[in-house]
Amino acid sequence: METKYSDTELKIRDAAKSLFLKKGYSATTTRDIAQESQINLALLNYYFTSKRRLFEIIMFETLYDFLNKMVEVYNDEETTIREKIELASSKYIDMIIAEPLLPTFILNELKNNPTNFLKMPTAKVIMKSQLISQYNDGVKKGIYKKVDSIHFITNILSLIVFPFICSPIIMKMEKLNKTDFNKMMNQRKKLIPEWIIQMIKK
Amino acid sequence: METKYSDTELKIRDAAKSLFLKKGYSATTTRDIAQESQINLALLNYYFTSKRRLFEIIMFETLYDFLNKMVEVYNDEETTIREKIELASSKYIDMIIAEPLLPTFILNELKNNPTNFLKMPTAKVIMKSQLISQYNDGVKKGIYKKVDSIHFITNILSLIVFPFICSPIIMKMEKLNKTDFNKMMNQRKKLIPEWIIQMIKK
DNA sequence: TTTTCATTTAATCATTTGTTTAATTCAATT
DNA sequence: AATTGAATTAAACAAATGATTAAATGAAAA
Repeated sequence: METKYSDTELKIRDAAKSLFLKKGYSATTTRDIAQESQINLALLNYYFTSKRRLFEIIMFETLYDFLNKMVEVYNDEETTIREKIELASSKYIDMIIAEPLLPTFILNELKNNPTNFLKMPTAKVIMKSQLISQYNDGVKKGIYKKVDSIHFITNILSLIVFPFICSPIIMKMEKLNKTDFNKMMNQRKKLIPEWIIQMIKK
Repeated sequence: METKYSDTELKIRDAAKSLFLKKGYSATTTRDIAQESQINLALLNYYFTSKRRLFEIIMFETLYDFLNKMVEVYNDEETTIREKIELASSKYIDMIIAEPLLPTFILNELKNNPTNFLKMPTAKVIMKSQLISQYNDGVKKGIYKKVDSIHFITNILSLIVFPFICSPIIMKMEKLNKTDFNKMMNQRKKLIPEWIIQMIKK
């Protein structure tokens, strides 16, 4: 058991992350965080200097964890392209079901400050991943249609992530509750790889 | 020329919409709006009672316009399924290129207050549109795979809208500027219909 | 011209909010 | 037991923010 952070520091981190994810930076007040984490207001500044700094720490960690989980799938040397997409669909959907506010949060705060993303060591790795070179090989060999790989990777992410972002709309339109919606997303674990393969095949 | 709104009222509306789209509700102050629209701070409350009310008016109008533009494509009686998807891709992509902050704004504020969406008369119409029944017919006839139509409509929207939402990431990864990115999106106008048709074909 | 009413303005109010201060508690060290 | 330094607390501060007020302006109606 690591004791990297003190108990109170952890409590602040957790509360802050939860609130920032739910309401975003501006709508979250330091008093919100203090109350949620059951600590004295001054301790926030004692441990993290300022609200902005606290946010940036949370933001960095969240982004870092997220990107790491993303990339590890793409870089497996053993698996085929299909297996990678299957793994990605399955893992990402599980990941986002566990923390459904993550995508909107990341995309939002990245819109305000895209530089944060560049700082991430893993960010640039995606386009140089095993998955991309496997796809490009397929294109060269004439197995796949000649379409730029950025579309390929964008499509995978779109089909996986976007439904979560517009889940309120989907749920309203189809009169689904959260469980129903998650079922729908679990169906997509198998559907998305099929779709993607069909999309790139000649 | 309609004179529905006074000059100042219009100035406030425009500034407010621009700022709300860019920074969201909480990060936009009434003084921001006053400055941007070059009006006296008190006029905001004089015309719109409160910041919250101003926001809700803007939100409603924006959502209303957006959904209307969406639905009109889906309900054309004359066109084939393929033509509808071509039209949707082309029109939506043009629409979002013209106002790129729209999707994130709508999805964001809908997350906070999904009820707004239900109030829209057009919202429920989508799932009963011509496009959906054409798709369901195709499934019955055995031309298309048997997959629930919610996936079909979700996929179309995902492939069109999501790239805009994560445009900062795409641009960083591929070192694109805004013009390059828009070129990429214009390519997708032709690609998306192909992809979608391939996805549903047996 | 005078009156009337909507519009606009500068100033102010009452909260909220991020942050700091100074005092207190607590645990470990001497 | 006394000391030290970190952790915690209540209180307060200064700036920001949404909203209001009362006076001033201007244009149309009488």
